[in-house]
Order: sequence, then C-alpha cells, then structure tokens
Amino acid sequence: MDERCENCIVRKFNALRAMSKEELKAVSDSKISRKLKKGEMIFDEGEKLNGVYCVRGGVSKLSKLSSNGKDQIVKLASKGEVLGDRSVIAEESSNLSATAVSDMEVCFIPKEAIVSTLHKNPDFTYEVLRHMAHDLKEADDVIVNMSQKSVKQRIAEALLYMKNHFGEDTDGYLALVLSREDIANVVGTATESCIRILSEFRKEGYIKTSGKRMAIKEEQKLQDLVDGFSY
Amino acid sequence: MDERCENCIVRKFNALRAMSKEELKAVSDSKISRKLKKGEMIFDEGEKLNGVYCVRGGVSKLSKLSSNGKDQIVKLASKGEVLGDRSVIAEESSNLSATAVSDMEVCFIPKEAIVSTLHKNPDFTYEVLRHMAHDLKEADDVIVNMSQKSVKQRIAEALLYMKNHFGEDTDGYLALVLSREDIANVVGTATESCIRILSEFRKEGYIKTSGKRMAIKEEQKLQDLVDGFSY
DNA sequence: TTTAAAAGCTGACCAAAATCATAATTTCGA
DNA sequence: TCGAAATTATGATTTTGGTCAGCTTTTAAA
Repeated sequence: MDERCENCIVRKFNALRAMSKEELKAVSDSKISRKLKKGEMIFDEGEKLNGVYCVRGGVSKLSKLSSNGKDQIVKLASKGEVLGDRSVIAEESSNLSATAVSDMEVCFIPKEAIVSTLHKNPDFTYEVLRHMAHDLKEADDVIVNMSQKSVKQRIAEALLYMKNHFGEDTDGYLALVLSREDIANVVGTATESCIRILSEFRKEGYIKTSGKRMAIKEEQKLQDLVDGFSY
Repeated sequence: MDERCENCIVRKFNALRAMSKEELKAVSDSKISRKLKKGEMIFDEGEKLNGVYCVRGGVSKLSKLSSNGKDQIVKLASKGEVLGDRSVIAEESSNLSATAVSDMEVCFIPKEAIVSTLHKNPDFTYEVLRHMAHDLKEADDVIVNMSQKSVKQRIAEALLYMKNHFGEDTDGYLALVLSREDIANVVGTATESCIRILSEFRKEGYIKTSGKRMAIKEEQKLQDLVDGFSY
C-alpha cells in the first residue's frame, strides 16, 4: 500500500518539507511508488526525465560513462535524497545515470508538480537552492580529493564514507555492500588496484572481509592515511 | 565613476537579469565597485562572506587548498559570473578562495539585497537555481575528467578551454595568461609535469610560446588527444 | 546440485607521473 | 639598468598505479 507523502518521514530530509499542505497533497496524488531490485537502472545518461525520484529506501549510484569505457560514480544517494532534480530544473537531459546498488524503493514525482511549486512557493525554491549549494560544495571536495590524493587515500576515505553514511549491520559489517568494481569506480581507479589495496588493508588489519562484505576494524588508521599521516 | 547596475551589460549573463527594476535599483544603491590587481585575493577559504561579487572584468581563480599543500583550482570565473553565491545561500563560510589571475573589476553586493530578493522574487530564485544546476553538471564533468583522463589529456583540454572561454588576442595568443603552476593546479598535476607536457606540445608544433604567453597552433591535434584518438 | 559465469585475487610487467636536483631564463623592484 | 627572486626548463630516478594474464572463489541460474 502506498503511503501518503504527508506522512512520509523521508520528506524531512529534503526540500519537500518546505511545501505547503496543498502542494504536498498534489504531489502525493500524482506520485508513483516503485520498487527496484539491486542492479536495476532508474534512468540513463542522456535520458529526458519527466520527473524526479525521491529515494525512500536503499542506495543508488549516480554515474557517468567516460570515453575510456569506465563508469565513474559521482555520488551515492540514499533515503531522502532526490534524484533527477537538476535535469528537471535545467530542462536538459540527464548527464548521469542512476542505478540501484541495493534493493530500493523510490517515488516518482512528475515534473509538473515540482516545477509549478518552484514558480509559486519561494520557500520551496530556496530550500532546493540550499540543497544544491550544499551538493556543489561536496562536488568541490570530490574534485580536490580526486586530483590531490593517492588511490590508497581515496579508498580509505571511501570506506569511512560508507561507514558514516550508510552505517554498519549488527555484526559490525558495512551495511552498504558494494562490489570491488563499484568501489574502484567511486575512487576512480582500476578494479585490480582497488582489490590489491583492500587486500593490503586486510593484511594490515585495518579491515576484515567476508565475501564481499567488509568491516572496518581500525578506523583511526584509515583516517590517518586519509589525513596523510604515517606511511 | 560607478555604473548603475540597470545599465550594466554584465548582468545579462547572470541571474540578476531576473530582478525587477526596483530590486535592481536597491542592489545598485548598495553595491560597491572595486578594482583588483592580478594576484590580489577577493576572499579566502573559510571566510564568512557578507555578500557576493559580480565580475565585471578580468578573471578569477576559485581554488581550495589540499592537505598536501597544493592549491587545486576548481573553476575560473570571468565577466558576468557571480562569486560567493553558494556561501551566502547556504549561510556557511566559503569552501573556496577567490584570487584575481588578471587585473579585475568586481562589484560587491551585500547579501541582504540578494537574500531578500530570493525570498520575494521566485523568478530570481529560479534563475539562480538554474545557474547552480548548470554548475553542478560542470562539476560532474570535471570529476570524470580528473579521474579518467591522463595529465596530457587534461592539459590539452585546459588549453582548449582557455581558448574557448577567454579567447585570443590580436596576435593569436591566448588572452588569459596563466603561470605554468596555475595550469598545473587546474589540471591537478605537478608543476614540472605540466611544464614538460607543454614543452612536448611545443616540440610537436601544437602550440607556440612566448614567455608565459601561449598560442594554439593545431587545435584539432589537441582535440584528438582529448578524445583519445591517436598516440 | 551441477555448472557456467561473474567476481575476487595475485603476480609480472610497463607506463605515467611525482620527486629531486640543477640550470637557464624571465620578471620585477630598487 | 642591474641584480635578486621567481618562473621555466630539463635530466635522472623513484613511485604509483594501470594492464595483462592466469588462477581461485563465489554466485546464481539451469
């Protein structure tokens, strides 16, 4: 049974919280809830989007195919995040593709509901703006990390990011399970290099692995690596 | 003599064109025009900004210091671009510093004038939003380039970017003159590597140099490099 | 349950780029 | 205009990370 947006807690985390009761009602009436299996694509690079996707559960990767055939992951989005907003706002086709990296539940919101609110409710627009300003700041950090940090540092950072943003399960393993290839695509390196460095971390005792599940054992050591201490 | 914003052509290129006559008048009354010499800093990383800077002339680099002491240039901004908008909108201190890489003329606009318009004029807010969505898209491209392209490709791309965005002078030299170090900081590499590759381009006849001035002789060859053809 | 495919792992080798060192040239202020 | 400082240039060396190849383990589908 679909939940009403008015009662959806996920909304608290995104710009939809700035909508009026009536606007939210309209969104709720027009939204389409959808479940996705891990690996399924939500939308593809170059596609024209007729609306945005609000993530209710699970995690999605936003990636862009580079000319050498690699799929650079630009961002991982989870509960509360809105996908496709930029394309809808800029009225351009998407520059990224979105794929589920775990089972997901998303709500599709037709662009009309979003755009009309953008034109009528300055609070909502301002809220969207604030979120975008934040994303842009994060993108700056990614650029600096990519160009100034070593692959080892970037992998250590990715592990810490996964722990801090997606948490751990009851056994202490990272809740978000990514393939080695996906991790490589987050940090922008070759899959083999990623595997090699993760093996090294395991041998050093910084992490432990069980299949593709991973647990951080020595968070501080990883953090020191990221900060450039020790070698 | 300061010009009135109402008559400033630069405004056509940015979100200020969506302001009403009255709003623009208020901005014009509160703005402060300022001239900067090459090398002068407009604002520093971590600084709280009390307003935004509208670039009337010249070029500024927006950069971020990385932990290894290098200054990664995230963006080059010229005529019509607005600096500091993100920090003002997000009400956070700046994550980037802005420095003049040529003599500049900027207008400082106190944040009150911007923020009050953001709250009252949805068209303006929407316009700012569109610009930010565009910037975010560009940032994605930078991330992909940084992680997937070789230093040589990135330098070739930077040269083409400089030609396309800042043009050439009457002798066919790039109008924007950057030090080798600045170019290295744009593409995220060591200064020596940058110099070496530029020397190589010179020997191959793709560019010519005269002091720190540079001219592109074989644009197509550089483009082929960027696209991954030939080697 | 079997088995084919996918994912993970490791070694060897190579290429790209960083680092270190030093010299040449340019720029700019006194 | 002279000289110091900054910038550009180039060589030698090392390090990092990518590529290729072959092998093992895990996963998932028949």
